[in-house]
Amino acid sequence: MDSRYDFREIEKKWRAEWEKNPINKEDDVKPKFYCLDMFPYPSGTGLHVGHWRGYVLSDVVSRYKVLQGYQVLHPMGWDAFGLPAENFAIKNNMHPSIATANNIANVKRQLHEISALYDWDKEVDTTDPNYYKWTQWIFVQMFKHGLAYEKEMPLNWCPSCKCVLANEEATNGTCERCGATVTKKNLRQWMLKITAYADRLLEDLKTLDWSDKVKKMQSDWIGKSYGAEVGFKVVDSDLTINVYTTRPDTLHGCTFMVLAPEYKDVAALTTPECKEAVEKYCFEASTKSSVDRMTDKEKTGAFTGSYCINPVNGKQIPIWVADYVLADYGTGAVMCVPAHDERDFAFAKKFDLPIIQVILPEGEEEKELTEAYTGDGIIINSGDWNGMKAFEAKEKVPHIMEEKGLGKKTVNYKLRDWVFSRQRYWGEPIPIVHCEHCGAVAVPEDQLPVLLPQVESYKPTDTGESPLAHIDEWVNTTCPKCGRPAKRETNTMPQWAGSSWYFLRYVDNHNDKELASMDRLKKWAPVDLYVGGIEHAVLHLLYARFYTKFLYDIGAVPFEEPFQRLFNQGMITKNGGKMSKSLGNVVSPDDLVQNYGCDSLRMYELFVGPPELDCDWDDSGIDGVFRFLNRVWKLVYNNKDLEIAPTKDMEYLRNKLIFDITNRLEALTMNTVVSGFMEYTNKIIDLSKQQGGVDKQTLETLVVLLAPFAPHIAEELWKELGHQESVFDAGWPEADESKMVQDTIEIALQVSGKFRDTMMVAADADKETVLAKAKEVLASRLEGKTVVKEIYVPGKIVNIIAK
RNA sequence: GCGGCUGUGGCGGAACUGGCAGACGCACCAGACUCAAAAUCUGGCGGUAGUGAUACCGUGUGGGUUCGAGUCCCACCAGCCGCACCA
Repeated sequence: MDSRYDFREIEKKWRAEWEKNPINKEDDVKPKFYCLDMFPYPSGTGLHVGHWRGYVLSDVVSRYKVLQGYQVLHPMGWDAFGLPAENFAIKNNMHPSIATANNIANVKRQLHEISALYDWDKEVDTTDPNYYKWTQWIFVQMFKHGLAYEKEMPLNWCPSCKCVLANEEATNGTCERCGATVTKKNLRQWMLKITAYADRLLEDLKTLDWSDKVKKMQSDWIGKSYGAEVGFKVVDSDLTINVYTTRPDTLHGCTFMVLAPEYKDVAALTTPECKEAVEKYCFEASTKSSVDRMTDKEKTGAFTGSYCINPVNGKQIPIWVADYVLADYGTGAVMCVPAHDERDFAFAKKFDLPIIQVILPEGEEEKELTEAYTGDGIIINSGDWNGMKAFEAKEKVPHIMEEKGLGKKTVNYKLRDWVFSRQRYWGEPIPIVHCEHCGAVAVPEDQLPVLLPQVESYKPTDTGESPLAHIDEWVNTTCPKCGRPAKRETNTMPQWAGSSWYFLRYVDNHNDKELASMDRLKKWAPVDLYVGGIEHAVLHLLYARFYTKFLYDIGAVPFEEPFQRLFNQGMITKNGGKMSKSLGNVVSPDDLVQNYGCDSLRMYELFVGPPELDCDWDDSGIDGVFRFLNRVWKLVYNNKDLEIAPTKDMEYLRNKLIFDITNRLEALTMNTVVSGFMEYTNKIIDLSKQQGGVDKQTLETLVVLLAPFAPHIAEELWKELGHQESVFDAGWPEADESKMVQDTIEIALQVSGKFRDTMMVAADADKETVLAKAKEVLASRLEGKTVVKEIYVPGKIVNIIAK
């Protein structure tokens, strides 16, 4: 090799070499480390520099772990079912599997250019029948355990994707995938009872090494609240209305009741005089879009003509219907305390209903309220509850109610069951057969997978019927239970199905007896570090946790939480916008690899900014990293044959380098790792000029530390330094802290808090000596003043307060 | 509306538990090398005043705590993100 840094030659050479002799092999003597990237959807656009950011980060950690002596599992695969492939197929009249295969080939080529440690033997593809066999198997287990069930109800329907959406996919009333406004449609759908796991999904968040942000997003989404259920008897009727409230302390202030328009007893509760108005109101509410219903703050409603009795004071209160009450949260009925709830206050003002204050802020007089008061205070106007502290009463009242048989303590969740079927072609068929006599029957496990049939038209319909429904020879089958004619379920699973458990399959991807063997799972899983974008915080990450907990419960996996540590890398934008084909602002890594090399791009991806924050892409900065690698090349190349003993100063730099790089790498503050490399390399070069060269140990340390980041150049320089084996066999160096102390240190000098000068002192100098020297240095500034106070922070600063 | 994050030169960003703000890099300027250019190397690079050493100002705004604040506390402003009538 010549003295020029020929990255093309070097990278080509080592990529080929590593493919022949992988640097990371399974070796059970070593501890394990499972480092996982969120697997990509193999899109036609390919990968952009934003994808690389996460992949490079996880690869750096993987290589670091190899150097530390771990056996590392760092796999890659394809989340390949889903709408884009299907839409592409419809447009180009080709089968989605072909488009998918093409895209996988292209993305795989790009991934090779990162030179990540991926072990391609472990590859998984969610559209492979050998894979989705187990996606279906899990569904069958859920069905058998009563966690998969059918239900007809109004669902979020995306008119553009032409399929139903899960609640998690329809936040803000828009489709998570395409942004279209979601409408409601009454359909029979398969549901997964994720709510059965609500409490565990919430509680176990505490055990995870995830960012507070994602944990909070999940716990808010699960939305646990504590309160009471209270029964209100309806006047002149056998009916009782149960309400859920988190503020039972305000019960005496309840002056009316509101039901959701969909509440089951609305018709029965409506008097003949009010019938017309209530029916009209309920009809209007049903046609209102879910967005309007969520965002219209202006209150509307209708009086049913009926009254019920407040159980704590016997007062009769009117029953209204209003669409600000949600049918599927709590009981669908709300006790209204206008004095202490903003929504109830607005409603009472609008319809002129009585407002009774029952909580008085401490130290205030009772006066007419201009807005609802929701804080703590003293209870008033509440019979024998008077004088209690409101927030204490909140805890006590449910027990009082329970003793009197008027209600009970209860909890509620915002989380809803998961709408699991989709009316599209390119997904896993739901392995269920509908039989007139036996109902819904699971396809026997030995008949899995239920293969996705070839179909002439993949086109979705507007009716909520799956394209599969038209393939009679596929739909018509026999009931596995009774053998009579039956029909297959024609809906497919959502794209989340395959991604909810893929991390389990990597550890044992060729297993045809089980989704993964217990031994392999125990060896590798759970994932030690999971790297991906934050956009899946309440989607994939919640679903995967749910799946894992279920599989744990049925004894299929030996742990409850799939991802111990989660790292969410920030998005890379271009000119402030998300990179997308339609905006034409996609920056492909391909040209950059061509012009600067993989190593430069890897380091630049990390250098652009703090990895957890979004950042805007700018090509020009890569020059700096490229120049740095050239400097390293030259430094090592020019000094490798010199016989120089390590000097004290160089030993200091070398050990500080190890110390800083290791700490920053552990903290995943990768941008500061790169700047640290530059800083120390500059210092080493300067020192080398002063002392006429660099010792070999320092060069070797630099090269080994650099290996996870710029593996090709490191491997090449390692060879140049005379080693036969790979740099990844070198072991990660440890800093010798005894070498990191200096004889003399620089102290900053302040006069009255203002920085004035610096001075060098012996590192072990005592306070008196330092202060005496400081006053000497600052003599001219202290002239004519009296010293009031002297402060010395050892090793850092002297501050002399003088007047 | 509620909750969270962020705010530092022309730009991306450093600054660990309060202790020399602007590390490192980009861009820019000057010099060396060169017939010339590129590459490379050397130096400069927050603002204002001054020939100058130097002085004063400076981390979104206003206040506070402290010998000392980018860092801690209070109030506010701006931007981004999440949730959004969850009783």
